[in-house]
Amino acid sequence: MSRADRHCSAPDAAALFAALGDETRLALVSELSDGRDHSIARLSADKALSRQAVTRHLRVLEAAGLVSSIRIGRESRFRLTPEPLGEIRSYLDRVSAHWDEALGRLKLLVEGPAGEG
Amino acid sequence: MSRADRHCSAPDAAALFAALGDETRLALVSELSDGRDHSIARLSADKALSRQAVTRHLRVLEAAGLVSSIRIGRESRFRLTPEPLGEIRSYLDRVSAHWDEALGRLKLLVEGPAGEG
DNA sequence: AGTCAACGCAACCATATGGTTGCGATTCAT
DNA sequence: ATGAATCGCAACCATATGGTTGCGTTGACT
Repeated sequence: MSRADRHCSAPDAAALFAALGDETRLALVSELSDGRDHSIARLSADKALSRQAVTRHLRVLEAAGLVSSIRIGRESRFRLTPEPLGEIRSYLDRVSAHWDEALGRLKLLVEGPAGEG
Repeated sequence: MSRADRHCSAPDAAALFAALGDETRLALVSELSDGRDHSIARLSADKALSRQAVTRHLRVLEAAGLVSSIRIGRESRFRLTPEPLGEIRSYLDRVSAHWDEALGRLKLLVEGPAGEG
């Protein structure tokens, strides 16, 4: 078993970005952002794709931990698991913060440490 | 010319996520988050990949608008263009906000509109 | 002028990805 | 019990992706 197919999330940043790096999956995330759970049939109803294609995308999101699924009767219902989104955001924050302070230091260097005008 | 290969960024959210959905490219972004520009030789020095592989990854980041490059003498120097990161963040914020308020409404429904308890 | 460093281009290869279709199984409703 | 809805599995296909190597070009240094 590779560490990626456990039932709980694999909070690898690159994997999360990759899971979101697809128009269809991004659309699915948007649809699921209403907090409720939706069946596969429902989620694939308004798309030009086949049900199987949508199913695959949902499984990709699930493997990334962005979504969870349960079987209810004859349908599989998916709901958003928004915690990994925070993971992504914190990564972006780290990069941006590093960039900002680095830029600050560079600016100081350019303007001269003595601060002459 | 497809709208993706203009010199300025193509702020397609899915494309941005896809560009970041790779360990190597994420590492490159981290290295470039120091605000300076780095040559290809420098960026590929500490990696197990070939220079050409790193070059490709940099071009992917550039096509997504996350990075810009200029030719200086005999080397190509890349620097981070962090604006698209804000684009991504705003997308995540929208999804999270939608999820939060939807969850709030659902909770109200469950607890009852009259607020008994 | 000669040499080395850094790079771009192109060919090539293996695998991952995104899509389809067919089919069988389970579940719900009549 | 029959039938339709919903889904999972598997086969199959085309293309994208990530990687390598070889080679030619340009720029810097002596």
